[in-house]
Amino acid sequence: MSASPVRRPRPGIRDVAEAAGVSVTTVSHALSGARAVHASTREKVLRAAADLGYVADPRASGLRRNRSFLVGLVGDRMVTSPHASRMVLGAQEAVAEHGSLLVALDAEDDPELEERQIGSLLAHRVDAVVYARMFHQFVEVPASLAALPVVLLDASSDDPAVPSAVPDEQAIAALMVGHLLAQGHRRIGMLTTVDQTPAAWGREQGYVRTLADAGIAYDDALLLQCATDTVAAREAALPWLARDGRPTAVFCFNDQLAMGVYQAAAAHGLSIPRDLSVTGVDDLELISAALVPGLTTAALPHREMAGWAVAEVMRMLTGEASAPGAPRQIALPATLVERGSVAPPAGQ
Amino acid sequence: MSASPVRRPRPGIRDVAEAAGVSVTTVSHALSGARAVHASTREKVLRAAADLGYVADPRASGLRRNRSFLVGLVGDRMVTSPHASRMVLGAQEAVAEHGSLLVALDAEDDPELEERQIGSLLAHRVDAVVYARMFHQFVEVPASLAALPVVLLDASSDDPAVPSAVPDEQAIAALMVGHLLAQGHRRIGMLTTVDQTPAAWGREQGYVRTLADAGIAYDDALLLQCATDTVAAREAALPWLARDGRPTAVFCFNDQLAMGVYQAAAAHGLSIPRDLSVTGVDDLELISAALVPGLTTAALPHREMAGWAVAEVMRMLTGEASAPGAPRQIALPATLVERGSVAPPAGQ
DNA sequence: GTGAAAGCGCTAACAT
DNA sequence: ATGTTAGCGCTTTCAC
Repeated sequence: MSASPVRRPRPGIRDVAEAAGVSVTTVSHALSGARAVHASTREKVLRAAADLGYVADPRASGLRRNRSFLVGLVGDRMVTSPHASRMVLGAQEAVAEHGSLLVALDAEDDPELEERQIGSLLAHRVDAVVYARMFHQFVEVPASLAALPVVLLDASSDDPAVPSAVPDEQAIAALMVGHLLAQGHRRIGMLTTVDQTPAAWGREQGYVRTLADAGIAYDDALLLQCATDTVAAREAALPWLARDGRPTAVFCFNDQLAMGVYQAAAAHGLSIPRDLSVTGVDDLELISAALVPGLTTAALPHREMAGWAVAEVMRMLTGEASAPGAPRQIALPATLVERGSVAPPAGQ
Repeated sequence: MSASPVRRPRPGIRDVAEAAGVSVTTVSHALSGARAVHASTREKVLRAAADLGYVADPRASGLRRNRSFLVGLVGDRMVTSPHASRMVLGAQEAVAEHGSLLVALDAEDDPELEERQIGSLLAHRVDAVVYARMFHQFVEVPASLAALPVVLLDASSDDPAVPSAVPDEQAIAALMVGHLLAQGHRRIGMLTTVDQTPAAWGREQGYVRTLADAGIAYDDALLLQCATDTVAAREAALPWLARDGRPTAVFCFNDQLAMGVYQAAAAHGLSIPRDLSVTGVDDLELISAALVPGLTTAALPHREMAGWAVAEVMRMLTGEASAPGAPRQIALPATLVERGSVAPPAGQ
């Protein structure tokens, strides 16, 4: 009664050829479109292939065409960082569209491990590599990757020949600070990181410029730096929020720092958003949706950045020219995610 | 002056053979150990291979041996979930030890996407698959994976023939409740999830049993359920912590729920750990290290589970027998991570 | 202990 | 428009 338990080997191109009554060459071309095939023949081939559930063996095809249909994604904390997830998803999706497979490796912040992983990717003859960082920063492409198409993700290189996809840091600041301005805030503080990265520079610059554009003079006392974790943010914000001319709203570098500001505000009996408006960046739901009230923040275009990076690296691989004048470096905009941490200032 | 810019093609086995003055057959055997090779010959071959930086092309070798040197890791939220990261790392590491490459795919909780991804893995002829869930739960192995060695990770099957690696849920409860008991607590509550999964059952059962073993009668009012997010935990804990016979310590199902308990405690002016001790499970540093005080929690053996799963699936692949009597299903213990959220009860 | 040659499943000349 | 065949880079008979 039951189906035969025999494990049938996967059908090969010969099985399809036989079933369709043509040569393997014709099957190959009918499926790849590499040369013209009579419509009726193609029809037969496609049907036979579908019936048999034929899928070309990438090892054989790759051996011949010198491809692996594998795209590597290497990064410092590609998997462990919450920021990473959407990048991996975006890359995964884009790679799948090309019929390839994404191999995402997490180097855990260990340069030696990273070098070994690049070695694995090379050993497996990956077609291309997307080289990512968890926070927008400057990097050099490892020499070991010199032979492959490489695109940077959430990272910039001083070599303009290396394509890269990053968030538009200035626009992030403009988005969040603009949102606070629109609510009527004038004393808007920024809690930023001490890290010297394009992410920090860009957001700080955007903060200053957006205020200036609104006719608000820069006030040194409203820009505060701390290490990039919640504990440091809380400690930095504690005295800051106790001062007389304290800000009525704080634009935080990221959600983790915003959480520290929540804690400091609570310690002072300040109610968010009544007494203090707070914004984050990143939209880590584990934090932004869990805080009370929910944190208004910016969702970074991680998914889109990764999609673009993969598309670009595939263009390099296939030698296909990008649209004339298309930039090789792209800065994508973030999206405002409103929850409940922003309201007009108390005085209004 | 500078090195030639010519892109030298990767050396093949013939290059090694030529350099070593032997046949390709001998090179192959010297490198694989598949048959005896004179020591001095092997020496020559190894040196030549190393000099040339030769690494066998997995496509060619795999084509011949019907392997791909690819191991798939599929899961509902393999990348997006913070729980996942350590599993991916453990799997990555273990797979690398076998000279293979881990292909981790995130199905984003979408069964259709998952099926497509399994299709990709099959198309690329992965050697084996680790099928994972983010929370320990029951699953059926997808029929599409029937032809491959499959091991479950953080999931159980009713089919005892399918090997699986899970956390020891009862032991987690024993660890955390035992820790609270050791501090002198007697009225220990549990805030658990409404989800019906082995993770929930096991921890609840472990909670009840550990209390019973300590001679404490089960009190229905001390076991509270809510949805698995911080907001729900806060709302559930709010009235619970206002009651007269409120617990002096709460064992939470995970860190997210613990965060909700922190919020509810703060709303009631209860100080942690002075008025209330709290423990979590998962050790999501984004939360556990960020809360004030730091959250005492359990680190799940994700990394070890993944390592075991990969080792097991490779054993299946190579047909190597596991140690006689070695279990095909394994439950690994968690580790206590002490921060600052536990202290003796106030009355002490 | 070593080598020659067939063949893994495809693709792409080179036929016709 | 279609077919024959060489060969991608390995592993593994088979022969010595």
